[in-house]
Amino acid sequence: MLQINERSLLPIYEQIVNQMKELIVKGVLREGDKVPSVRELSATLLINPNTVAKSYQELERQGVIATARGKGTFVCKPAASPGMERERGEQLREQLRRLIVEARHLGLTRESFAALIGEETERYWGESDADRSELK
Amino acid sequence: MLQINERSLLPIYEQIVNQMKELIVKGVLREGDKVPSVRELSATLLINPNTVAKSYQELERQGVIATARGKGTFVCKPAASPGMERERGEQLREQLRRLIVEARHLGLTRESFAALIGEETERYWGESDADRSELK
DNA sequence: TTATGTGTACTATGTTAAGTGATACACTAA
DNA sequence: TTAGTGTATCACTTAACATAGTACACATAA
Repeated sequence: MLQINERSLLPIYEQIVNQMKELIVKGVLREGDKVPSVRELSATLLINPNTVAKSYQELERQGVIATARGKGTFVCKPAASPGMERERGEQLREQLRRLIVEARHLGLTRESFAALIGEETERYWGESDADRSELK
Repeated sequence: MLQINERSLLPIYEQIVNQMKELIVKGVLREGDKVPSVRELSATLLINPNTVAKSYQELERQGVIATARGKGTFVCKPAASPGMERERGEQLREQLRRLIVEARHLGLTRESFAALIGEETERYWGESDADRSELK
């Protein structure tokens, strides 16, 4: 379900956060689904339970999942807190600007950049309901 | 010309790299222009010369600037090395994917996302020749 | 009740990267 | 020579990251 790249520059807990959000966007994980427990996921990925816990806490902070003591952790309905949305909206804009700067330095034309956007947008917005075979 | 945010999560040297590339894309810095010396910029920004040197070395690695001992550092013509382009092209795609995942988690529709792209693209591709008043 | 599986909290430790500070070297141009 | 470049190399501090071990609080089922 998840895969950790030891050689990545990204911290493990961030890799988990990113991949979990990607699975949700792809429809592999849906609202109300239970995600693996801290101990289970740590055993699967061969990492420390504390690292998994840190990932879940970050995901909960972002309003992506909700935890219930003794029960488990579950995917939330997409309802970001109002204050959070503004903050992350600005981050999104900033990320986009850096993306454009990179694209220009790579020599992309405005047209080829638009084509790239179109490709990837289609992948993530086109087929909202992916097959859930990855659930194991 | 440049501005460092001490509280940013980004390392100082990366902030310099990003902002320098942004100035070039905006046309404030152009091919052949001399950029501030390591010691001068470190004095202006109140940071260590080593940190500035690290930024310049990274920018040179990316083919953005060229350094000449005893002379100074200058903006290159946009000619990325062939191997570099493929590597960074993949990074660009990966950044774009994460951007889209973020956008969906923020609740953006496909239309509002496209609008955001359009806005920012216009800012960086629209007016290629910005006024150079920032040069001081 | 007991047993098990949840998330959480805490302390401690080792590794790595980032940044600083100081010094020295090599090159260029006036 | 003198001054201004980029570069190199130390040592040091700080913070982030991941790990390890232990313990606590809660929910559920036997």
